[in-house]
Formats: sequence, structure tokens, C-alpha cells
Amino acid sequence: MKSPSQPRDRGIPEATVARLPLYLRALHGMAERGVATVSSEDLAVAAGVNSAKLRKDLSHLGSYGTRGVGYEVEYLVYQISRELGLTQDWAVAIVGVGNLGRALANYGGFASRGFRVAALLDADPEVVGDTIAGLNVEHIDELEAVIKRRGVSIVVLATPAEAAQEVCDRVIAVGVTSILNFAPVVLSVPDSVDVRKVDLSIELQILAFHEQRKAGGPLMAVDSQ
Amino acid sequence: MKSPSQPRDRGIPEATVARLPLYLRALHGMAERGVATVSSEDLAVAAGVNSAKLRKDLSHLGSYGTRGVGYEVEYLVYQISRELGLTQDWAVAIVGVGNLGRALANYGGFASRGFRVAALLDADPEVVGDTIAGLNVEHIDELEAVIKRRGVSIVVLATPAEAAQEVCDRVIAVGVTSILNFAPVVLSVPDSVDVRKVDLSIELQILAFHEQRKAGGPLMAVDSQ
DNA sequence: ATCCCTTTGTGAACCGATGCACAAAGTAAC
DNA sequence: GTTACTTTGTGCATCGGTTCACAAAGGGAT
Ligand SMILES: NC(=O)c1ccc[n+]([C@@H]2O[C@H](COP(=O)([O-])OP(=O)(O)OC[C@H]3O[C@@H](n4cnc5c(N)ncnc54)[C@H](O)[C@@H]3O)[C@@H](O)[C@H]2O)c1
Ligand SMILES: NC(=O)c1ccc[n+]([C@@H]2O[C@H](COP(=O)([O-])OP(=O)(O)OC[C@H]3O[C@@H](n4cnc5c(N)ncnc54)[C@H](O)[C@@H]3O)[C@@H](O)[C@H]2O)c1
Repeated sequence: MKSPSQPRDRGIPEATVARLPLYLRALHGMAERGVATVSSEDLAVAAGVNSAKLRKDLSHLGSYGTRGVGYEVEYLVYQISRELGLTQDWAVAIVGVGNLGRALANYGGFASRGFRVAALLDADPEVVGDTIAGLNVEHIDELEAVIKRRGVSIVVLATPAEAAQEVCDRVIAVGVTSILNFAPVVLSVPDSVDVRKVDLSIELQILAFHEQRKAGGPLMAVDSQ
Repeated sequence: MKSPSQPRDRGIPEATVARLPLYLRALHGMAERGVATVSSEDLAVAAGVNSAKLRKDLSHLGSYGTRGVGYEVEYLVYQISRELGLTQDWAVAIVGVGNLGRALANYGGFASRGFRVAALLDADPEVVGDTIAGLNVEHIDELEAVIKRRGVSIVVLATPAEAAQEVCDRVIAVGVTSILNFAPVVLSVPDSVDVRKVDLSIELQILAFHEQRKAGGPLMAVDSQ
């Protein structure tokens, strides 16, 4: 029971927060393989980042390493988990149980880290009542009631684009402040609400841009003029 | 047939490239609604960004606006499309036709912008031979042959994590240099290859982090020590 | 042709993130 | 205890990206 320094910096840089899950994943792998301690260099390689960056990231949580040795894997797993809020579990609702919503509902990796799919909702009477991954699909009219009853704090939007803003407004109205949006629309929300979007189509377009540069790169100058 | 300035900057900032698809989406919406020209201010609002940023982004492509007026919607759509490489069409292969791969294959939004799902591949004999979204699922042993035959230049990885690196190595070996990875692993690839990852679990963890701050923020100091 | 109004394109200040490089802090061996 | 070695934690220079704010450019009215 040592008492390590705990500078517990309020305000961890956003870029750091985005990498913590990566470190956590690498650390879990190491823990499984029985690794007890790890150096910033090794962990950095496993997570695919630069070791100085990794050390700076971790330094924002506190001074959890031992100079000359490295970081204790179990301990670091715990500290990062706590920082990310993974020591509690989070009830997630998936709204829109189509192609994508179904895949998400069936996905096991969800539950693994404190995220529990607590509700599935859809507007289509054909789908409502179905059981998917052990969960009953409920009607979108029940949205507010279900969110309150199950203590849902994170909503995953997998509806068509046209329905996304409306559902978004409704869940915010009942107090949800964290939304993961798969619909290809810019949601408009108050500042107090966090929206993260996953947009497959944008990712492909970015790849296409670079692919084009690689392929026709230098001779692209064949201008149509 | 005017001849606008064409500074055609080599080297568009990465952050700009990532936003171009957003502008393009907003512009398509406007074109559909019959809007002929748009100001940076209006387009910025539609895309959810700051107008100065939008103008600077567009300025990297060339001087396509008219002072006092704005941008011609159709013309801008064309310029951005061309810059992103969407004037040609791209053959995409999806490897791993499970929950997620199936959802992707069935997704219509794919084809809409020059991306064509040209092949589905899986290792499971149960799945191979199935027809999904009009496409025959082929065996992973055929990977190299299929990629060459269909001219696939972008590969979507939707296999389990354990298989991802191996499939990745194989597609790179046949010349693929653009990969969209859904598996929760850090792929190791040569610098010449672009990998973009979509990681649902990381997104949720980032949301949880902020949610925790919002909820228990100030009173979090209830340390377990 | 001149004036007024709108909106672009960009210089410059600012801000957060990255990565180098090293002093400080620890272990281990003798 | 001293020395040799390892690895963290961080100061600092640098970089890419954002935002402000305004001069330059164009349109339209008179
Ligand atoms: N499937 C993919 O691979 C993929 C990829 C990228 C983006 N997306 C986006 O994800 C979203 C879902 O895609 P999908 O392929 O699952 O579509 P889908 O049409 O298969 O499913 C949408 C589901 O939402 C339900 N729905 C419609 N309106 C609703 C409402 N108001 N409230 C609740 N549910 C409602 C429909 O009944 C349907 O079950 C779309 O916005 C799509 O653009 C999907
Ligand atoms: N389903 C989701 O919502 C979701 C969300 C986030 C991440 N992911 C990730 O996406 C990947 C796929 O998820 P899923 O839910 O579709 O899993 P899944 O198990 O349903 O599908 C995986 C498919 O890959 C095939 N496969 C296995 N080894 C292969 C190989 N060597 N070559 C080709 N195909 C092979 C399997 O036969 C199976 O059909 C996983 O890595 C998962 O972690 C999925």
C-alpha cells in the first residue's frame, strides 16, 4: 500500500484521453500473458505510439511508474480504468435496430469493458418485439420511459439520417448527455452534451484521397483545362 | 468557362482533408434543395464548423469563391469531389462477413459516392457461398486472386482481432495500400500504407470519461485510500 | 464611373500537441 | 556506501491547426 504522488491533474488533454483506451487494451493483453511490469518503450510499441508521448500521457494521471523499472501492469490497468470511468458500468441504449444496430447489439466486445446494452429501440412495428442478443426490442414511443427506467446514460444512434436529430433531441430532453452517432448528419446539441460520430463514409473518402495521391500523384498535373 | 486561379496546393492539411467530406455532404443536400450559391457562413453552419476554418480549408483547393457572393454549389461539389478522388469509382473488398461485415455489405450509403463493394471474403465454410446484398461470399484462400481480378484498392477489415494482422499482411503483399480496420488491434504496416481505424469501444470509453467528469466531477475526490 | 455593401482569402497571433533530450530517481551489484 | 545502469518525468523547441480580423475583390445601384 504505497502512497504514490497523486497530482490528479484536472483537465487531461483530449488527445491523451483518446489514447488511454489504446494503452488499456495493450495492458490487458500483457496482463493476460502474465507480464508483471512494462517499460514505456515496450508499452508504446504495443500501442503504436511514441514512448515520450506515452510517458507524457501517463504523467497526466499521476506518477505511477518506477524509474529504472517501468510500470506495474495491474496497477496501471486499474488507474487508467478508473480515470476513464470503467470501474462503474454504463447502461447503453441502441436506437435503430437495422443492419447496423443489430450488429452492435450482437457484438460481444461491448459488454467486456463496463458497457452494458440495456435497451434496444426501433420505430418499425415489424422489428419491435423481436428478441436480439437476449434483449427485447421496444417501441420508440417508450424511449423516455425506457431511458429513465434502465438508467441509460449513453445512447447509440443507428437510425436513418432523417430520424437522428429528432431522437437526439428527445434523449437530451430526458437528461442524456453522451451520444454516439452513426447517422451521417451533423447533430445540433447544446454544449453540455458530448457527441461522438462514427462515419464510415468519411473514412473511405479520406482513404480515397490518399489513394489517389499515391496512384496518380506526380502526373496528376494533367489538368482538364 | 472562366479560368479561376489554381494554386492547387500540393499537400492539403490532414485536418482539412478530414472535413472535405463533411462539406461535400452539406453541399449535396443544398444542391438537392435547389440552392445555387452559398456563403461560407451558411455552409459552415450546415457542416458544423467555424466559417473562417471553412474558408481556409477551401482556399487550399483553389480560389473557387466569388467575393460578395459566395460559392457556386455545383462547381464546389465538383471541385471537392475531384480533390477527394470521388470522380472515379473505387472497388472495395470486405473481409470478414460476420455481424459487422454483413451490415456493411447491406449498407446502401456505400455505393452512393463512388465506392463499390466488389468482393466479400470469409474463412468460415458456413458463410462462404452465401449471397449477401447480391454478392457471393468467397473463400479467404481466394483473397489475392479476388483482389487482383476485381481491381480492389480499398480493403475493409471486419474479421476478429486475431485474424486482422494476417489478412492485413496478405492484402498489402498484393499491393493494397488503403485499409479501413474495424478490428480492435494496432495493425503494423509499412509507412506507404494508409490505415484508418474505426473503434467503437474507444469511442464509448471517451464518452464514459467525460460522462464521469460531468456526473461525479467535483466530488470525485472520494479517494479509496 | 463612383459609391456602398457583401463576402472572400489570408496574415498573424494563439493554442494545443508532439517529440527531443536530459536531469532526477530509482535498481542492482559489489 | 559507492558505482554503473536503466527508465521515468518533464522543460523546451517545434509544429500543425484554429481563430481573429481586415484588406482586397467583386456585385449592384444610381
Ligand atoms: N450499415 C452500415 O454499415 C452503416 C455504415 C455507416 C453508416 N450507417 C448509418 O447508420 C444508420 C443505420 O444504418 P442501417 O444500415 O442499420 O439502416 P437500417 O435502415 O437497416 O436501420 C435503421 C433502423 O432504424 C429504424 N428507425 C427508423 N426511424 C426510426 C426512429 N424514428 N426511431 C427509432 N428507430 C427508427 C428503422 O426501423 C430501422 O430498423 C444510418 O444512418 C446509416 O446511414 C450504417
Ligand atoms: N459487431 C460490432 O458491432 C463491432 C463493433 C466494434 C468492433 N467490431 C469488431 O469488428 C470485427 C468483426 O466483428 P463481428 O461482430 O462482425 O464478428 P463476427 O465474429 O460476427 O464476424 C467475424 C467474421 O470473420 C470471419 N473470419 C474469421 N477469421 C477470418 C479470416 N482469417 N479471414 C477471413 N474471415 C475470417 C468469421 O468467419 C466471421 O464471419 C471484430 O474484430 C470486432 O471486434 C465489431
